[in-house]
Amino acid sequence: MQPSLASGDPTPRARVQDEIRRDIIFGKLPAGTRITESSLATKYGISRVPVREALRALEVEGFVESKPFAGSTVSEIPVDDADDLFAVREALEAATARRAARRAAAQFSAGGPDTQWWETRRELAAILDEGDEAVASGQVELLPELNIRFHLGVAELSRSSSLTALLRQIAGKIEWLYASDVDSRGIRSWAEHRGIMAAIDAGNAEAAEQGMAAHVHGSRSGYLSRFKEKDANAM
Amino acid sequence: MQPSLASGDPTPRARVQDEIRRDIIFGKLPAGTRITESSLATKYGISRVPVREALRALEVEGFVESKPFAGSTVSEIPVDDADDLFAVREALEAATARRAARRAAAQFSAGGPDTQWWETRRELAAILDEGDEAVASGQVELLPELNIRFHLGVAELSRSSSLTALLRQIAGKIEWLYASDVDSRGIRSWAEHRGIMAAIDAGNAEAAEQGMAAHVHGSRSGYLSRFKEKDANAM
DNA sequence: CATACAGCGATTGTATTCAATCTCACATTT
DNA sequence: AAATGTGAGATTGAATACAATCGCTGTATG
Repeated sequence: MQPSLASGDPTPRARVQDEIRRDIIFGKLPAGTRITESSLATKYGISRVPVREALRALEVEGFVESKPFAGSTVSEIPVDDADDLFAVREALEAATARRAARRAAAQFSAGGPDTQWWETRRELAAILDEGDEAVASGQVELLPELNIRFHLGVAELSRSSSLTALLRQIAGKIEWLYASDVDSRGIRSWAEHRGIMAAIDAGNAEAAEQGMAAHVHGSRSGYLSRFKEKDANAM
Repeated sequence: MQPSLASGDPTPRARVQDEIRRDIIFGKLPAGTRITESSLATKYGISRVPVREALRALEVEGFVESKPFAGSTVSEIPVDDADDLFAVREALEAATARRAARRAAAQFSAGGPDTQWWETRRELAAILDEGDEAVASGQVELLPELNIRFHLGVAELSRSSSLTALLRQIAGKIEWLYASDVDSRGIRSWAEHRGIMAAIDAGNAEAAEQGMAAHVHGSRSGYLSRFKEKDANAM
């Protein structure tokens, strides 16, 4: 699996894949835009082959749609699916938080040092500090990126590659939803992260699960209330 | 998006991708197996380029893991994630069933004929008939494939490509779990499909959602009870 | 005037070729 | 003897070249 939190991409293919995804999420490539492989190849200074590989991956991720011999286009922003995506994310992240807490508890009871776990845990601490600093200095525009990294970090602590992969996809969609309309998430939402992290560190699976579920649920409510005038059918 | 139910794959890349996935799910490629691009290329009589594209897609799908310049290996069967995967699937499919029912209701109230919807609906009817026939003739080995097609068909009725894509991935994992240990699913489980379909057709969103949730929940319980002796830690 | 269709430019899909990197065995050193 | 450095072979990553298909325009035809 590619390094999820710190993306030190060694190959052009991975780098281009991330670049295209970002361009889609942040609106540089609007929905419906036709994507030609040649243009991307020349734009990033590489050949078509790695571009094609990136497109195949992004197709599975749901950001582009391709038809054989007809080319690729940017997918529609899943705004109609927002409510359901949040619901799935709630179930998903409740599971990752619970598992992360379980694993933290196991960390003190027995077994080796598990350097990988501590590495991720340390990274999460840095993310929390960075986010607090961003809040203190008023740079709320940094929060969305940090928010994703925090949640993916918790998923990584859960040591479930399946759940982490699923969250990565849903998180991408959620980010897409936010970025298309609003530039930053709430500050209060960020503050809840500390509590979740504390529950995980304490090995309290129930508290971690419920804390994460409430956190995501609140995020969902915030999102829906913000856009309720646009989507009257949502709920 | 690729044709999900009837997979008429025009390009070798898509065909090989499906073939590799099947080989992984049904154990021909055990977990941890090292995959070299050349071997797959010669095996399927194509060059390495489409094989690489297939591998990039399967990597996102979670069936293989790759490290730059080091090659790809078959991922571990997500047996530890089974419980959580079922939980996520329950939330996911409850949403697709509810949306499918909503869309069915809208079908009669207003709007054009929506041939695409009816096409999928007709395909679902055929799947149900096929499954019943398989049950009647004792060919339970056909049920897993039909089961996936039914659930993906409902997702397609929901007209949410995001949810459908997510379900496709989770369904792949679930199938992987089943195929690795047990050859067929229960007959009773199949019989529940008719009720869900009826709720969708009636446009009864609540009944569809709850029926699907109960169906998936029962499937989860059945799976866990069957393997509870192997995984004592799974709840 | 609407319509079918043939040709052509553009684009995608694949094959081939070359460059970059990793793995692993083996020799060397402490 | 254990650890470390080194080089050959194998494998992946990417670039280029070629084949197959699509979409569109322009024309001929009823």
